[in-house]
Amino acid sequence: MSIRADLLRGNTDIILLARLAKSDSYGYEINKEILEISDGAFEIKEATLYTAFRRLEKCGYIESYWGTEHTAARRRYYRITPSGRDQLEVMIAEWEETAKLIFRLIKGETYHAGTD
Amino acid sequence: MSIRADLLRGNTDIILLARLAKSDSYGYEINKEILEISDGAFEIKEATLYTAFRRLEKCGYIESYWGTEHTAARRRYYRITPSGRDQLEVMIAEWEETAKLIFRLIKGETYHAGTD
DNA sequence: TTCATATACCTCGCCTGTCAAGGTATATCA
DNA sequence: TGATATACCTTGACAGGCGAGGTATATGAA
Repeated sequence: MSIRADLLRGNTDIILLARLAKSDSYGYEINKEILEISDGAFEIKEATLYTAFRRLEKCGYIESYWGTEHTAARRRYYRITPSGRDQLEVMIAEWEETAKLIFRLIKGETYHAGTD
Repeated sequence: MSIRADLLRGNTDIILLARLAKSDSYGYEINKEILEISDGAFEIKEATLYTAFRRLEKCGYIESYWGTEHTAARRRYYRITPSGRDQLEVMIAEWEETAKLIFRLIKGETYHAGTD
């Protein structure tokens, strides 16, 4: 099942921060990873991705630097900042709250996904 | 915790359809219900609400009729259509898939909310 | 009577995130 | 020489959310 953009909207930032919390990475790689993890269901389009990087950098949640590897094309790496880690925690708590609420609203019960 | 608009974006329609699947209702009432269920964390703003009703009606997922009660202000009731029920099922499946995916992306594990 | 409040509906225009479409540049391999 | 993969970026259009503004009626208090 392919996932509608609107359902992902507002989740781009948290996904990127969560990924960068594990290790520094660059746009092209992150994009491929997400596609793979989601079995092709979800893709952050390039325009969206780079817009998000700019936004996060402007907020001070991430920093960037150019890779020095001798690769086909230069890579711009992103690093999460301490402030970004704090923000990520807030966003995760917020997301969990939201997911529970939506589930309650649409199912009238508590969410028990992952038990399948 | 108050919920950001972007996290709800794309969820307005499913929430309204799910509510109408239980019984006919009208905007003002639905809005109050949602506020209550979410403990004030989430509110579909009026402009958003009526825009959504128009959109859903245009898609043939809901129908409307004027209430005949003698109340302060007239009520416009909404009724879910068979097509709307079908669509709701699709949306719920889609939402569950999306929630699982996001959880996997941000936590690197399966979502087990509701077990707290 | 007059005014505030609650009920209940609606629209306009701005804001913001997504993304199609377009662009640049380099290394590799046929 | 050209195709393909890697890797970055920007512009403009689009769509949903929503602040601000509007309408109208019933009720109860001043």
